Amino acid sequence: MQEKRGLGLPKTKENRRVKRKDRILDAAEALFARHGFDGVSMRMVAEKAEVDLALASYHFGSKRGLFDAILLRRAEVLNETRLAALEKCQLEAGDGGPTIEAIIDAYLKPLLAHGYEEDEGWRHYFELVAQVNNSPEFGGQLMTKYFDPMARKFMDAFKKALPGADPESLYWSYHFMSGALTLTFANTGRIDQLSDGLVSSKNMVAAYDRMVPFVAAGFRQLCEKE
Amino acid sequence: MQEKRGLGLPKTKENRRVKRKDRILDAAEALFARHGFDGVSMRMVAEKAEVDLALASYHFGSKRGLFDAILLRRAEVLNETRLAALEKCQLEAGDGGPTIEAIIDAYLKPLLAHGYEEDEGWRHYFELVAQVNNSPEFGGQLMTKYFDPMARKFMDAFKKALPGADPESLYWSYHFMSGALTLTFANTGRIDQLSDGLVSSKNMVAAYDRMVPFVAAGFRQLCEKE
DNA sequence: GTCTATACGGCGATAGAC
DNA sequence: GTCTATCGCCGTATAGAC
Repeated sequence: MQEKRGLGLPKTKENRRVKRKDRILDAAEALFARHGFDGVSMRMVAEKAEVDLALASYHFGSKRGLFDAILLRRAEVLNETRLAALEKCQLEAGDGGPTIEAIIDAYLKPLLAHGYEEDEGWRHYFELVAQVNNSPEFGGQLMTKYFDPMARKFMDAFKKALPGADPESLYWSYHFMSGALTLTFANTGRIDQLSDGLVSSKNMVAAYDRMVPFVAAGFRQLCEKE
Repeated sequence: MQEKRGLGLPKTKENRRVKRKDRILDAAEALFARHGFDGVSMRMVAEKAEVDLALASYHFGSKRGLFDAILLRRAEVLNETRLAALEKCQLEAGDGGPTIEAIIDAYLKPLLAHGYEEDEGWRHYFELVAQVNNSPEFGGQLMTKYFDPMARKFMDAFKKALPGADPESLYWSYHFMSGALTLTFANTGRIDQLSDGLVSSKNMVAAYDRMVPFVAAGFRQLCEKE
């Protein structure tokens, strides 16, 4: 049974537990993650959030405003968590500085925090970021806006850990890592099909365990002075 | 000046040089590459191709039919070129089989063939594939349909080159390579901004030169029995 | 904050003339 | 193969009542 809402109607536990504005964000996040910006209409969002059509425009100004709010909401959390992990491994490493593996770990592990396995919100968010990252229309602008200040701190750490490395190789290495990471979290199910079900794209822990050594070896090969 | 077309109108050199059906494919490829499937309308396609609105539906049945035709057109060429490169390096290698580097090279180098630098059609195509690859809606289905038979032959080659490797690690390694590759060819301009202009995302030769050793080192680290 | 109603244009697809 | 014309639906956004 679909619950009724409206002026003067009883505020159910469900309606009070998650506020309408957040319900809109969650519903839109799930829809944008699957269909992309242009594949989603405000009507779809309103229906999924069980909220009136006009409400999303009221809260976020426009469809694009809603999209940006979704990207920003979790970017702030993710950036803080990553930078905290970076600082922690830098403190623990002391004078020599952290290893490549430790830096990559600080970059990747936060994606599995925040209850990735349990919280579909974060899973939707990473699917969305995968699409934004690979979009010629949005990728350059939005990834820069939401993630570059964090990414630059990681680039500094990589530079210190790989003294004398060709800077261009460092940036390409970071880019390859970003591509591998976002496709892995894009959750397209393609690896399941290619492997005839041997590998599950849902098993992010298995992917993470392999991504750290894979990427670290790439960085070393390309950037390490022997 | 916009040239007139129509029944009985003079067939200009331009109109004969590229047939209308191909003009539709080229125009739609460019638009889908930038805006994605849902970000493009049949009206935009018709205008860019300078053909009538009804013509795209006539030739391809529907918008989705046009989209699939675009993916198929160059997938056939790319798959053939990649498989020819794979067979060539296998023949040259003899009994021991090719190295990881040679296999990866056979996978990556064909993207730079077909006149990548000169032919914007191929550049658009790779931008489109990057988005499809990372789409939860289309990625699993379409990448499997258009690229898996080719990909499975490469997986076989990797298995032979890395005897005793954990199969799951092999598939994840392939997946990381695919993510790094498609983001690199997505042409979002993000690496330009992150590097303050030091690195150009247009310089695909520089990217290719680094992607082969980066990915090969990852494969070895993860899959090589010492 | 929320809802009703609606403006106004763009959408994919097709029927039928030529 | 190509073009004209059109159908019916859906898109975003907003004005104004409550």
